[in-house]
Amino acid sequence: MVDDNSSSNKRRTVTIADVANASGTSGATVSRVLSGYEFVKESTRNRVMEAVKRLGYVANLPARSLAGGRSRIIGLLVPNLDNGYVGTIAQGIDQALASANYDPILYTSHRHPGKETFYANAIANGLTEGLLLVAPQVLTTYLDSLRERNFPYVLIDQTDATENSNVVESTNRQGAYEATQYLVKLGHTRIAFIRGALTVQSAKDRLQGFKDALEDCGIPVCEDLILEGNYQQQNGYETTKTLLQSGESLPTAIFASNDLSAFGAMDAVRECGFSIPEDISIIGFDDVPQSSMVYPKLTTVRQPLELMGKVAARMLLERIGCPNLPPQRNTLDTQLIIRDSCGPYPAQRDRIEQA
Amino acid sequence: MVDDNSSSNKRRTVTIADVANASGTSGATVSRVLSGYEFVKESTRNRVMEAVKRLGYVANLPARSLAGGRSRIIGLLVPNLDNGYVGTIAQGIDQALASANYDPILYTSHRHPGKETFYANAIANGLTEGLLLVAPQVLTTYLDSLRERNFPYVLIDQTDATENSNVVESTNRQGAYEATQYLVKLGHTRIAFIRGALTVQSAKDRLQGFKDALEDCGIPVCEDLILEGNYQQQNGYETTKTLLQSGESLPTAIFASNDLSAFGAMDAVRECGFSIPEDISIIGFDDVPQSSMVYPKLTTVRQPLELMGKVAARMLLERIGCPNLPPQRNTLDTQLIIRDSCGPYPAQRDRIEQA
DNA sequence: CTGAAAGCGCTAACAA
DNA sequence: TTGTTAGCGCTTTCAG
Repeated sequence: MVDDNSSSNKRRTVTIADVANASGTSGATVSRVLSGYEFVKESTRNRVMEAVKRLGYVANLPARSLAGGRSRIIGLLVPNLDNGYVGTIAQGIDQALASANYDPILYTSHRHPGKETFYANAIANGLTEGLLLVAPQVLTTYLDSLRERNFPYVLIDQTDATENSNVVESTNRQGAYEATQYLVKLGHTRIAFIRGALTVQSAKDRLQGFKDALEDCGIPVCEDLILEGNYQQQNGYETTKTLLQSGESLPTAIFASNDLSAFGAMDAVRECGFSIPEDISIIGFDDVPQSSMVYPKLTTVRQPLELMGKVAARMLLERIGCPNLPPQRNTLDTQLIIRDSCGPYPAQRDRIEQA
Repeated sequence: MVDDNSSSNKRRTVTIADVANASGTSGATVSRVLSGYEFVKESTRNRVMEAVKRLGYVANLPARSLAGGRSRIIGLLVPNLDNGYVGTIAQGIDQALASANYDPILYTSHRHPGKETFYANAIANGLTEGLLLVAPQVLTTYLDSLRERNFPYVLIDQTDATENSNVVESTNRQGAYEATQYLVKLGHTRIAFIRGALTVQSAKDRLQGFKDALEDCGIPVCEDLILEGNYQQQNGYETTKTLLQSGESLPTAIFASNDLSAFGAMDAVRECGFSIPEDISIIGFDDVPQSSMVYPKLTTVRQPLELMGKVAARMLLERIGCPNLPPQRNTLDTQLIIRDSCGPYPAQRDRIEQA
């Protein structure tokens, strides 16, 4: 019975009461010190801090939450994790959260087909203080519940039609406009456009930018060249393949409304025996990390993904601090990044061959 | 005073007591039903379930945790988020967790330089039921605390020297061995090796595999061709550049011990005016998603990243269920993925030119 | 099979 | 400035 180091598994974790004892104060005071309450005698504060350190006290999160304190956890709803898009945004979020000492809990939307689960996890369960929604696809119902409860949330790269949400986005229409203009300046007039699902605001805006630019350049919009898409690589591949094999008069450039589908398009173009950009130019949207790694390096419209994450997180934290701030929309600038996937039309080599 | 829909912000969330009332039972019984306790009368169970559904009851997580229930949250410690490596593993983890109805809370290790913070977040705070450590760099101290408390955790793609941890890894030595052998078969004898930090077990194992293969092929190991690295792209770039510019007799192939540094090496090789694989072959390790997207597509040793995540999560869940299972090591197979970044030496075109 | 009651560890009035 | 006292919502003995 002298030593018991073999069997005692669960050495009780040190609680606020232990600290109170060790420092000759009460739990309430310890709590005050810990939460930075102002009116605590200097000497008391010191004694408490010393005990905290000596005992290695760490607050119990569930207890704190339950009692009405901050959990310092925010929910992060993402569609998936295996592409650079989400990762880059998440990186920005994490940075902003880190400096405020918050941690994100991850909810992947692919597993929340019914609203209940997500709704449950995110709000009713009382764990998170706020929600960051990365490019959420299913909106209305969730958002209504959130707003109804005055639960802080911000949308990233997606807009709520009601204009009542906090959102961080980028100049989608403008970005698409410039990209299209760039293509036109290169001499292209037959430009295919792979759009995203029209339930997604950014997809609509990009399409609009494309059409506007064409119109402003005096090029008629050809509906046959506007391809149904869903922002997925596979879709970009298939839709492009179909187009190129259709035998109709081919486009000389393809504007994929996100990089992922642009990658798919690149594969298809090459499989059909064309080269990029000599035969067909390709331009994307997002500038995910892979864009500068594919061959040829993808010319694309850059969204400041990491920054968007950072801004969104800050915005959320701000709302958590002041629950009554009015909804705010933060639109960051896109930027055309010219790399190697677009060339002039007619292509240089044609001119040379013709000469 | 008739309607109050304008000012009542925090409509109380429905609790277990509400369900108890609505179903004419007690909180205890509701709790039993919810936790799947066997000995509850069928009719009672039905009444409770009905009330739960009707009221939209959702358990309060903090309360449940505090009272000693499961939080269904596991901590996921990752080095960062902005590369495919972590994303792919996380995707696997998320899948396995999802089917067990768990959610991951994300801890990024870059912000936990001191052990305290992480230790605090992960264990003492009472939120998580277990921990998944993706390629953790700092080990000993943490792991000791974890083990001491019998806190469930599993290491992914990193090994604990004490052999007392649960780990999921892959056949690093063997993979590197095969890759090297492949290079040798292609005719290469001057092979540079960019290694990872030797504090990382996988880095040591890969280096060992490289050396073993060379030896077995009767090729002397040239220490000058073993380059210090750290698994980062930037490092792969710099170290390769230095090597190529050193003017010494150049390698005909480079084995980067992870894909990220291989990408860096590719950049450097091209910047120095060589082409891949004609002048210099490059092989990587991991097979992150980008590997098949770069140009030329990277030949590499595939680690089943997603599977590793899945297996690790399952392993953890198992330990959470049975806290006394002995430490287990799960070593998954690597596989050589031959793509376009390696060629024969001397290169074909040389032979043709010579002919 | 079910209810009553006692906390889990913390925060937030309310006194002192 | 500090201590006392209630809970937060749930799980879990302990009695029926």
